[in-house]
Amino acid sequence: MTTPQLDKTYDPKTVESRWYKSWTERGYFHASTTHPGRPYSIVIPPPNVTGSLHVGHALNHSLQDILIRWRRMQGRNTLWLPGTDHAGIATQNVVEKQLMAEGSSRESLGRERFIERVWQWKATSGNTIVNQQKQLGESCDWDRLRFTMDEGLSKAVVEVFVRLFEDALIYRGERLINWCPRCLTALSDIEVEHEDIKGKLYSIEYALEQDPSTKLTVATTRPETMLGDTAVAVHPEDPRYNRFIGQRVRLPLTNRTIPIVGDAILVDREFGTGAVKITPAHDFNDFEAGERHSLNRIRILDMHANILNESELRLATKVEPEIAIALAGLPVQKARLRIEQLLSDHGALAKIEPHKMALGKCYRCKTVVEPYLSIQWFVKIKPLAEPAIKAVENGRIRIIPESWTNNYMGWMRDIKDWCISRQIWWGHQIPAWYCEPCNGGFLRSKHDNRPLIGLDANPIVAKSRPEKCPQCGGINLVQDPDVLDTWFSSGLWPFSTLGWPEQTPELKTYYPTSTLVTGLDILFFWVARMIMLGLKFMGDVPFRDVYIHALVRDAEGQKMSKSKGNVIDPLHVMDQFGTDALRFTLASMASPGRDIKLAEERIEGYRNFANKIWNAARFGLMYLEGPRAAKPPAERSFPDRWILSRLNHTIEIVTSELEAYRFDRASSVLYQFIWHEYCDWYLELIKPALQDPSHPDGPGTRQTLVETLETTMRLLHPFMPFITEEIWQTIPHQGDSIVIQAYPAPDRSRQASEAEQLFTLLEQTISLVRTGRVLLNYPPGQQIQFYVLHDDPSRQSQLRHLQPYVASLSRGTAELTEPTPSSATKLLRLVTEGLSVGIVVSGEVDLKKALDRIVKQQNEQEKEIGRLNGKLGNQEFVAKAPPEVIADHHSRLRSLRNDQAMLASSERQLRTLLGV
RNA sequence: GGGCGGAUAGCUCAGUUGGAAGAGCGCUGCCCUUACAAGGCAGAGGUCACAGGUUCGAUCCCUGUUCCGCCUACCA
Repeated sequence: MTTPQLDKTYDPKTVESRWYKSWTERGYFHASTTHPGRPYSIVIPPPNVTGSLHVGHALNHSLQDILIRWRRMQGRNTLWLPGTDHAGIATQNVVEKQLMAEGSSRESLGRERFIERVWQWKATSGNTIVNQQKQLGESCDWDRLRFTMDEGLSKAVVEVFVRLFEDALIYRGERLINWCPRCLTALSDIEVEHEDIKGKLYSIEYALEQDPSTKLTVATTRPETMLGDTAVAVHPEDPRYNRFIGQRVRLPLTNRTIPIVGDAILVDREFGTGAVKITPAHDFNDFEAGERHSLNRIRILDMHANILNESELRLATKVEPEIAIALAGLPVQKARLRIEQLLSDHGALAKIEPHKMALGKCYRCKTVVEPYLSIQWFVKIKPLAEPAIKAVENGRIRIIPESWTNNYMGWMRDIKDWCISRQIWWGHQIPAWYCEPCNGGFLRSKHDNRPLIGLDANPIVAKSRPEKCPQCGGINLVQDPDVLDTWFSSGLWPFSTLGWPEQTPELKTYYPTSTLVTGLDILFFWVARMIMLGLKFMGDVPFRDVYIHALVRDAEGQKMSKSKGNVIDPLHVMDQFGTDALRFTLASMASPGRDIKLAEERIEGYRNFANKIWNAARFGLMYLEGPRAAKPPAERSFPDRWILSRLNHTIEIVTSELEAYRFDRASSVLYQFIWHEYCDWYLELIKPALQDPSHPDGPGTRQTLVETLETTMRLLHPFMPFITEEIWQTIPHQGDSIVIQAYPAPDRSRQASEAEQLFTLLEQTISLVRTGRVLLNYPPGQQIQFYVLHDDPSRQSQLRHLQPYVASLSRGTAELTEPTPSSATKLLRLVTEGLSVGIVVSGEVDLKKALDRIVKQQNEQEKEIGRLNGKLGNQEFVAKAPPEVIADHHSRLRSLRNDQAMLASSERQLRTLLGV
């Protein structure tokens, strides 16, 4: 038999690509509906097709791969369905930027050619992330790769839209929506990010029409919108103002008067002046107040968030001509300053105070969003939300960690209608058509030539373009130019990817999926919508468990971002430390409810772990020659019984932690077992048995060595797929690949509590001998002589049995007979358990000398500490020295004190030993 | 404004029916011992944020305070 050779250090690069190729070629990741196992399925949160793998993906995907590989090994019928998201606005922005660099633009290309261009882009660059996922070792069923704009998925989108429309759950309406003036599209409420800023609160005086000497002072953070005011509101029970209700005020800078209305909902008497201007076209509250009081909506901003041009502005607001000239076309920010000046010039500005406020920004381009009055499509959400709340309440869906359940509930109970139309080109175009003649023809947008379809137009919603108008039979049908929110299609992901609306075997087998693994940031965007739409269209929840993991931040806890330059690139890390190291790091840090602060040193640490495993395998292979005897565990040697018992324990814990989604604890148990039990103790304990060809334990131990290593590789495989496969293939094994082997299951016959107890005694003893060795400064390589005693006679006989192990692990010789303490023999006593270890001090070790050295060292440190204390106590020095010098002194002082404490403890022990 | 989470070793974090404070990294000392120096052994280091309360006993349970995150919200 020839022993296979492994290199001294583990080189991930050569190993990883080789095995991944082999796995996919042999189709291990492909799911079959005819597989006999109980289904276990996960759909991947589809990354943006524009994306490349960042560390957040790496975490998300590593955890899913651990679950999938684990369940696959358990014999389940596993499917991990991969795919990408067309990411409407994000993708459109990417391609638009490209066009801009070429001196072209979306508008000059036109809609059709632009969309072609995006598809072209997708064909060339859209696979980047998929290839990176493979590098991470993800065991996805790549044969089932889906894209949200695939034919099948688009069919599902249309089906859902039409059915929701038929159920009157989709409607078209003119509403105030969040508008991004850069992307030129509507956004849903959750696509707006809020940021606290320091703004100003302006108090403006509006004069009463009938009595101009009486002023009503209103407070606002947005004075520029005052031109669009159509009323002023006061609280109906406010004695300061309620007598004015029904009267009118003159709107400064204009030739308009507006009514004073009473509104208890809008007005908080305590805030500001107690009077509020109402601008229904530019503020969400005011919009609703406008509805209540049947007020006009005067729009003063265009789609770019600039003030209207002069003639439009004059027409809409009746503003003074010179004011119109001064303001026309200005961006809001500039308009605000301008208005401030104008109001002040006209004596209408009472005061300006600083004021904290939240500013809404577009989640894609960070542009400040504007409330904007426009016609959009909405999903009536309450009827969908109710079953989705129940599903979590009654436990059909479990959110892990549970603490997020409240968040989910709160949001779902308070949910608002979902604006689903977007004024962009890349996405699923809304399946609604309008007969142009029946609607009297449409104007076209000057900006991008889209038809401007009024609210009174009658949409024909259908799965495909209608042949002709059902009303007039005409064929001049215009499709609604808007596309659907990206999250509309991803909301169908768990069933659209399985073939819905067709009743496919996949749908039957894998829906509902088992677990959804996702970050918190898309709980509302995505998870909530999947639950609502899954319940509506499949009649069942889309998944049983939702595991929510944390955000990955940098070592300082900052959000990683390209502009900050603190991004850890997983590809770079994989290249440097190996994929397994990265995966294990992420798993080990996935504690629930806490963000992950990732530093490269951590990954380096687990790279070392991989190397440790590698060398343990090398060690095993070195000593494999010779017979192996597969005796029952109970008949094996003490170290064998012990390690098998520990292995069994580890299997139990890893399995139960995985069931609880505690990836961190599962990793830590594996780490602990492999490094500190298997390597540090077991391999050391069995060296004598392996190195002596005639040792009676040889055959049994060789068997245990292989058995334990092989089982451990299977246990670890979901976490570190590459190194485990490489090692597993090299050691004796049965089967083609570790990927499809059974996951280790606990086995009671391996439990050996007597061996574990014995081990504890052994560990204590060896630890004592080693401590004594260091304390006495025994010369390296020199054998140490010792004897061990125990007050308890039964323990004493156990110790007799352990003597050879103690001797071997502490490079010493053991006295088996009762020692006769001579002047050269000293005793260290362990207080607990009555255990004592005696060390025979040989001539070359001079205890007095050791003590002298310690005392000398201590004195020098004492002086150094004194010096530093003096310096730091010196006010002049502290005042003059740069902070880093002071900090350095402090840290030096701290470390000196640590050393001091350590030396003192050594000194104490030595003095006891010497009896001085 | 409301809600949630966190505060434990120098750093990052574990720590569930309350019962003698743990890991990794870093640090100190010794050691290139035949698997591994990406290693081994030994060690130092803690008022478990603060103040009360319950208890024989609190890092853990309760109340309050401070600081830090996150989510959410229309206070103009």
